Amino acid sequence: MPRAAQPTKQPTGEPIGSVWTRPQRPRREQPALSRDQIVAEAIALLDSDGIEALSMRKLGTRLNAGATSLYTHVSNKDELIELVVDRIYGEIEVPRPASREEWRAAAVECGNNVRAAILRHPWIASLLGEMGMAYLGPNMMRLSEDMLELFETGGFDLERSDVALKTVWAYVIGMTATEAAWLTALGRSGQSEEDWMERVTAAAMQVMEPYPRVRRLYAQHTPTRVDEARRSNFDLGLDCILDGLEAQRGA
Amino acid sequence: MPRAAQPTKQPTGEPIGSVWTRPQRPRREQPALSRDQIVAEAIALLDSDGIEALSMRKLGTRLNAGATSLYTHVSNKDELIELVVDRIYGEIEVPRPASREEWRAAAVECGNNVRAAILRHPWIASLLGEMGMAYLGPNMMRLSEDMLELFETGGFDLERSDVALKTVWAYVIGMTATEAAWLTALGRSGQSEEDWMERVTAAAMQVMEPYPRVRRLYAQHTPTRVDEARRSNFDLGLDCILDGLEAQRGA
DNA sequence: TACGGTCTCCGTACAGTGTGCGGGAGCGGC
DNA sequence: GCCGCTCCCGCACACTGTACGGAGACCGTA
Repeated sequence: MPRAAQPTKQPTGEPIGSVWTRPQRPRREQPALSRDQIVAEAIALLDSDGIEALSMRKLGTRLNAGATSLYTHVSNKDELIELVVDRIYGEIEVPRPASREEWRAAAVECGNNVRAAILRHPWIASLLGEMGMAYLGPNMMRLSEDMLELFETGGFDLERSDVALKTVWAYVIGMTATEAAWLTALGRSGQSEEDWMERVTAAAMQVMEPYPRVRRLYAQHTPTRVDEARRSNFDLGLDCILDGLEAQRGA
Repeated sequence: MPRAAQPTKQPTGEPIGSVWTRPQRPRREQPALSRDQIVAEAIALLDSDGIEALSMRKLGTRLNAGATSLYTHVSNKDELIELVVDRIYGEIEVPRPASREEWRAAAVECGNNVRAAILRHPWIASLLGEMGMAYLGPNMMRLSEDMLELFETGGFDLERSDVALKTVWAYVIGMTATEAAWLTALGRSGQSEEDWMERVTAAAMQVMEPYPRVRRLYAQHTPTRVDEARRSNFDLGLDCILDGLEAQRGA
């Protein structure tokens, strides 16, 4: 997988995240391309062929357009990616707890929604590390606002809600990105999870030889229902974190 | 930032992570290049010029070698990256708690060590999403083992230690990768954190207009000592998680 | 009707990428 | 001397992001 580079970027003095502040150029009638369409097709391409398949040329072709036509609507590939990520964030629903007591259930549901969105688009794992939280994207904003509201209804003050948001978010992102990366690698090797387990056990055992705890843990893995195991693992950790948050919230 | 691609990878049927299972080719006398040297130089290049600057040609030049010479010691750029990441993991120390009561302090220290390693090499944030936990690298193995031991001395059984490890790891990775990405973006724009805050406030305020909680949070950010704020933020979340873990551990 | 201006679209070109291939140089053993 | 093995490398190929300049379509105005 080539990870191409170009002459190292110079400091521009331009503010970061300017995609969100610069207004979209106004248009007359219906041109053949639109920013929305481009973003949508990029996501389709990413979903079907993965991160390495996203190139301006391929994207252009899928839109019956030349590669450089895209630059009329999107100033950069980086900018395109920012838009793509924010659009995925737009898929995430944050439930509104009806009462103070429901905040925990709502938080769990929210976490699972984030996880589901990432696993629907596993390629996003490769992008999160370059973008952090895409600080200014409108959907990221909405997400933050809604999650803050969730915690506030749960009895946290704004400051603590902020901590809660960051903690839960970091956990969910960290956990699920790892999961997505694993699934992507698996997909590339063209094997099922069980296949891989079986195939690699001998080698893995050898590598783990000096590490008794890791070895024991690996050995007692039941090889069935690996996906449900991942899900329950996720929920376990999330529960832990919510316990901790509740304790810090106080009465 | 080009994110190049090439003909989509075909399923190989080869097991994943084969770098760690395939033995290094045996050598005679002292060749000019070695795998260790290549990895070390790659890290130096990454540290000084960032992820986009890492190309086989540039790396070869820095080693007074042709680009393709590297392929004698490293089968792939991807493999090189796996090696690089695992070497960074090798910088992380896991303290051994002397008594059951010390596990918490040890866990906090460990988390901060991971954070420090990532912030020393911020480019790693872009790679974590493609590698998850680099499952089989020797240093990742050692880390897992040592952290499991840490939690076991803290009174967790192996199963719970596993949950604890995964939870803490996901949090630390998620939190710090976000932080690193932010710092990298800042570095690229050539501004200090305070500069940026000042410069972008107007635009940011406009974007955040519909989101009162986010706005309030942003407004009460004291613009001084942002780095310490991040650190204490990190510790707060980590504390929360350890609270939760302790509660689930039981007596 | 004619004309300048603006917006879209695209062909071409450039510098840079990962890496397959074949060849050459130095070495150990027969 | 020769074979085979290891290491290094130049070349070539297919592919990348994107700067640039031009072509065509549409607009409001003269």
